[in-house]
Amino acid sequence: MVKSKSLVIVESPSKTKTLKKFLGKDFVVEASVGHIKNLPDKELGVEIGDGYKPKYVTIRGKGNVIKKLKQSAKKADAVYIATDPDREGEAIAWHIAREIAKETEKKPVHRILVNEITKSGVTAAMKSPGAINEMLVQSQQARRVMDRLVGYKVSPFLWKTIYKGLSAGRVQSVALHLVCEREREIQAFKQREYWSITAEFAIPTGEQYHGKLVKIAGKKADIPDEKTVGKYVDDIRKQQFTISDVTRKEVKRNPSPPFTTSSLQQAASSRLRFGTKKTMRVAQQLYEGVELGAEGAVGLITYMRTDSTRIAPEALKAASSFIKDIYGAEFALKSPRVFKSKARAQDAHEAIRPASLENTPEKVKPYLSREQYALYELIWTRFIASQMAPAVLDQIVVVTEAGKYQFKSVGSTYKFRGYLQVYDDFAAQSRSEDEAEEESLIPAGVAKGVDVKTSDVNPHQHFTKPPPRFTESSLVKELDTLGIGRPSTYALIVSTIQDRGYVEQKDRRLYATELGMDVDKILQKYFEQIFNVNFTAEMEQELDTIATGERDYVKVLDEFYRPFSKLLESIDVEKATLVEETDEKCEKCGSGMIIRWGRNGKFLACSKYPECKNTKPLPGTEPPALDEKCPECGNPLVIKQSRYGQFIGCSAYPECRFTKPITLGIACPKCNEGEIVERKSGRGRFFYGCSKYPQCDFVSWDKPVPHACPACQHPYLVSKFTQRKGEFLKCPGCKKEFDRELEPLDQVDIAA
DNA sequence: CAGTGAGCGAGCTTCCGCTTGACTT
Repeated sequence: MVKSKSLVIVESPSKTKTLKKFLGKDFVVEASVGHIKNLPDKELGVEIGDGYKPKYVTIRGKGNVIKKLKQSAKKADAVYIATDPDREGEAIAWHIAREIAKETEKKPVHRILVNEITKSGVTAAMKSPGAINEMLVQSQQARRVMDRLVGYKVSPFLWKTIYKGLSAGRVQSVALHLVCEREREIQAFKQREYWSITAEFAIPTGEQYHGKLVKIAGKKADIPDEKTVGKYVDDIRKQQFTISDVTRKEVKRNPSPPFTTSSLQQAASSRLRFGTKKTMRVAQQLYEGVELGAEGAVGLITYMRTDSTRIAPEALKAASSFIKDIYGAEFALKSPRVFKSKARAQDAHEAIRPASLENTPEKVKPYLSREQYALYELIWTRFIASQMAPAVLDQIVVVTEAGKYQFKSVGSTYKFRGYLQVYDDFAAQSRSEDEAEEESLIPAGVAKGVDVKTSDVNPHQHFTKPPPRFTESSLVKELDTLGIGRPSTYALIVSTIQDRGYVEQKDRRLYATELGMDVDKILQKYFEQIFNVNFTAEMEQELDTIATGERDYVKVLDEFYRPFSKLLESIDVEKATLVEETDEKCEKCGSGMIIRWGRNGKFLACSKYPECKNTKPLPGTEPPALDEKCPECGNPLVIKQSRYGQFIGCSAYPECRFTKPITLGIACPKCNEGEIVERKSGRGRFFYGCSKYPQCDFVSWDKPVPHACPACQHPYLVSKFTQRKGEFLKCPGCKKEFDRELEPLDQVDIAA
């Protein structure tokens, strides 16, 4: 008879390996792989009249996970549910406990809270097993139900008033609103001209320093135009200047905290030009583990979806001795630096940091792809720097005056570079434009009371700038500070609003589309009290009252849903429908025509619908004519849209019915006669075949791109996508892989 | 995994949050 073991259940499969190592032979560790139950997709799934009772179904694909958990639970002598120590984790624990209830009737089922996947973190958690916190579960359920009610009640409102398939939600609609608001600010922005004046001053030795005019007659210098600045410059040139004040002080700069999901996405965006999705994909690879020669797969970083800057004591200790060894004692801190996490952090995981300081970036570099290495080094240096001594600057501020004019000069030199030696975030920290002072070197002879001569006095023209459009990562940062969305969803939010066609990306900047602006307009008009930046914060407070037992699940939901459903009922959909009047007349019935939204953009429709169903394209939105003429009638060809995708047709349709598919400008590699065309299969997936079908049956799933292979000169490459590598190019001939800039992809990555 | 398709104005859509996978040309 084999001695029976205890079962430990976690969320992430990658954690199981690490945990097994800490727990030893007497434990079996399994993963739930996230949530296992959810509300059904196809229906509301909430019994509003019956205490907002949710209907839970097994998530597609999780049937086998549950089966496995049940089997393991049956064999075990005790079960420890170690899902994440936060609201969602508690709910997952509750669902698991219910699923394995039969198998665990006569044995203990514990809930344990593991805050750090370290030996001491796990041991401590195992020493104080508890029960599932039902009230915390209730608060998660309230969150889930509220999101469902908002999403599944408001989205259909958009289908009726704009067109079907659109979506709205507590998070995505606020993200959209932020982008639209910024767009409106930019549109309304009026550029204003202003001027500044700089001067070069010379002390008696002839040495010079640079100053900036800051005050005129005791007031902040504010120079609106060229005429005014000219007068000042002339006047200043006549003045006799004296140094009126010199202040020397020591300034300390502290490093940024170690990464959270949000700050990692920002840093990877600005330093490595990674999009949010790419950052998360590569971080996941580092977390799951990379083959390090003989050692096998080793997880290089802690969990990458976190809102905390907390660091495990073991890691702090290791960082301190690493810094002493490598950089010297003067770079280390006497006691660890503690960073405040943001106010509403759930703090279930540590900050993102290297899992072990034995794996220095240099040591593991040969085993990593370029992208993995770049991100690992970023995480590494940010963490090490966060526990290093502050940088110390000697700063000197000089005030030079004559009459009503006051100039300021700031010079600073490093006395001690401290953490900047490792991770230079200084520029990023002092990026607030207004405060940015021009720094310059000040000669040693500068002292109070010294008379100076002005040489160059120069005016500079400036214009005020509109606020910048969001990038993926600056939008995430904004959502993060507002407490909207979670680390696991940041990258998704950004892609949802793009997938819906609400927002587009140009040069890494987010632009609201016309559709996005319309959707935002209508949501703000009718649901302003839900889709604003405070709603989530207020919801969180309500959820807290459920978690502490102060208030009841039904009460909280009632308070939200009653006014919400009243609002829904009060809306006159007919009136709310988004239409624009036009001068156009319907040629079928003579009524006026209006502009409506459709799946493929705006179009003209008869205002007498449904009696008259006449429609026509909106003038100016007809597809642009191609250079090519129709071989049958000589009229220009145009790109047309059908339910199978785009194709080329004659602009004289329906008189001329000539059509042909769009070709990619690549000859068919099989018959060399046809060209490759993009088609859509019955399942809606694109594939690529020969235009000479069925004479030639060449097909491929991969999209060919017209680039000869840099390695073997094969006439084209194909674009591929995998979870591990993202989008990349592959040569069908020599099978070599390249990134989008045609740089060869690392071989290590391919092996992994 | 295919031979057409010319609208939108009717065929079922949509939320947020937790986690990874793969029928394979």
